[in-house]
Amino acid sequence: MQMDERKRKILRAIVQDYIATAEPIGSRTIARKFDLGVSSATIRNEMADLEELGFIEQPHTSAGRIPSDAGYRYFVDCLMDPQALNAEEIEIIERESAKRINELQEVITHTSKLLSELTNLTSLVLGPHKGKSTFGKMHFLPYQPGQVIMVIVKENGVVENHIIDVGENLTAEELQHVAGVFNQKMRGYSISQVKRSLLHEIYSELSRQRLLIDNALDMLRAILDDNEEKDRIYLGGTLNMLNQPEFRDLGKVKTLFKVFEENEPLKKLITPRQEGLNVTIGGENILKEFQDCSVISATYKVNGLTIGAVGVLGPTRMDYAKVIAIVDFMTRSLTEVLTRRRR
Amino acid sequence: MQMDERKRKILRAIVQDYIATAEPIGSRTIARKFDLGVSSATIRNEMADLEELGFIEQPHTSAGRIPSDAGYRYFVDCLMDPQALNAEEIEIIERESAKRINELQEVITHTSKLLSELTNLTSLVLGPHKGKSTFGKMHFLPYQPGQVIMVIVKENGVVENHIIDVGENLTAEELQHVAGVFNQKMRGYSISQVKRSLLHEIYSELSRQRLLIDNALDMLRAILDDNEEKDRIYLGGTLNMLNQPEFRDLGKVKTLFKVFEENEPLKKLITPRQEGLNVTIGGENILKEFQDCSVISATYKVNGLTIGAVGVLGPTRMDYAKVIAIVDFMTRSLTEVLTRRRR
DNA sequence: GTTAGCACTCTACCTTGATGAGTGCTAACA
DNA sequence: TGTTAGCACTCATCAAGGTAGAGTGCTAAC
Repeated sequence: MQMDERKRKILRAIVQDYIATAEPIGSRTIARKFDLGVSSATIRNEMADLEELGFIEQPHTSAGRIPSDAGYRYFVDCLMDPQALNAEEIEIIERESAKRINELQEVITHTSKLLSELTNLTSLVLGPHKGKSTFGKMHFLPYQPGQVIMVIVKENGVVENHIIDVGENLTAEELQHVAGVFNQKMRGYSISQVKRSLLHEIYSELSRQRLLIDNALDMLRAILDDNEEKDRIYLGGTLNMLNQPEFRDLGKVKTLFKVFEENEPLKKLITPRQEGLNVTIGGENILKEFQDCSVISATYKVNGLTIGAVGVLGPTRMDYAKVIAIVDFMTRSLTEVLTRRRR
Repeated sequence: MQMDERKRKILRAIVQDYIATAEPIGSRTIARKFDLGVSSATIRNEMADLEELGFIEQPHTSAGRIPSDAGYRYFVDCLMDPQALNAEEIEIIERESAKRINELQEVITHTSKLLSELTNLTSLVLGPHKGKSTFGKMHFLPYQPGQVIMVIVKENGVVENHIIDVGENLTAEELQHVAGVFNQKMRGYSISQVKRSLLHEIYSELSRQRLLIDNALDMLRAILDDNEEKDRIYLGGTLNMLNQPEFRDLGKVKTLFKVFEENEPLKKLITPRQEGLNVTIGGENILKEFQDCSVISATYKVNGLTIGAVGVLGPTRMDYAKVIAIVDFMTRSLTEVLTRRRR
């Protein structure tokens, strides 16, 4: 059996109606609502075919049909009219991205908020890789007696500051000397690459400032450790899920929100399988908690380099055309904002 | 009508049973479960009195009784046996607080997590006041060509770093000079206190580095601005609320979680009306969203100075004795950890 | 190939009745 | 005078039964 134009029209009608109403739709209703020029009986026959093809299914014998995962997939790939954002939406996004926000984190939380507001769904933003955290440069600044501010510039440009204890009162010269040795020996190394031999060198050159070095190394271990990655994911509009009829059941809400509290699964969810825009529908998701959900995600770039991803999570029954348009526009906007910022 | 010993015993029984089961309890069940030495009929009469006194109420005619807000209040004030933590709980808290965590924020998120885990309720932690954000000291460090790292030490000891643009390539001496002037003129001032006259002084002394100064002042405005206050509140264990039978209704969950997304109401909720431990029961809460909830909160100190508060939010039907003990212990532990840290 | 008609199916919803927990009241008891 | 047993009454909950409505598949006619 093959798909023909009429079958396509009917499938499109079913998907669109179900997206709008969340109710199964029957042949009679289709005939009434959509002007297909054929009677409900004909539609009924076609629907039987569509069911055999696996594109629609019946929740129970005498309910209407709803799209299956495969039906949504066919809809997204072949039936959907690409949609443009309306003027209002474009204006909102442009107004937001016109704000010159300096902190990367703020750009990301803004993006996340905007995405969830525009789609009425949950947004996910994967912040930029911190890159391989390798040592760039270190400075010491005076703080309290017995403590100094250690400023670390990583090779990727990220700057952090931390306060560490130093035993005796060191002079500015001694501090500068210590920093100098670190800067000379460690540049370009990640903490795991710091070999014992290197440590030996540092210790032997700076035997007097043992406490300072120990504390500094401890701190470096914490800073350069790769599990900084942990807070790279940002969530927005989780409450929107509660408005979706598919989450009227408290049990589902609980499992959903439990996953929201963890980072790893969400990261998996949003990390796209390929550059550009990805649509993952229902059971295509690996996580069983999200088998009733779809994810639209896309990568964003800085200076032509893919560094992160944004996405929208919603029930399988979501307005794909619209959400895809929004996610697409947002990634472009984000790419632009970030590129401008890092000029 | 007066409370007598028997009425007190019965009220205590009702409150304790309701806390444990979340079901209304009737006279017969009380007579069976609690050995009060009188028959159910007598208890029935006493319960009629307790209802008249406003301490208990009936959800509907033939259900048992449940405590009213006033009943809980009387229980907390007069009937409750003060409870100590069990060994396991103490050990968990002590183990956690033994970890020497340097970042203040981490101490707070840890506290929040611990509180919600021990109580199975939602925890609220109000981070320390940043204090009046006044300028302490400034340093410049080299970064990229045309950019420098500006390190700001506020008078309260908080250190921040930001990258700012500087026009031409300035020498280290020039940078140091600029920082020197700032440090000399601005120490102890909040940004709103920086008068035009002071700005004039700075500009006239540093006329050559106009771009640097403009950018630095912009950044200072952002850093020292008081609305930093906004992210002072930390929430933990919000999901625990979903396990409470009183939140089996999705509508309630929605309004609750909506409030969780805002900061101001939560701050109001947790800010104690007086030093030390506070118990706010049901309708005593100002926020209508929390009229079915109680809050146990307490202030914590650093070096004898009250700087923040921790609290637990749960349904009115919560185990007051236990939660109070936990909150009390946690604030002491937190006070100790923070004092040790800032020694 | 399309359509009208019909028997059939199944859910959602309402009604009904039984059950059980709980109450208030009264009268008897110590 | 306080306590208790007994009884009639109330009300929520739950299961059983019945109905309406939406939808289907099949058949026969167009």
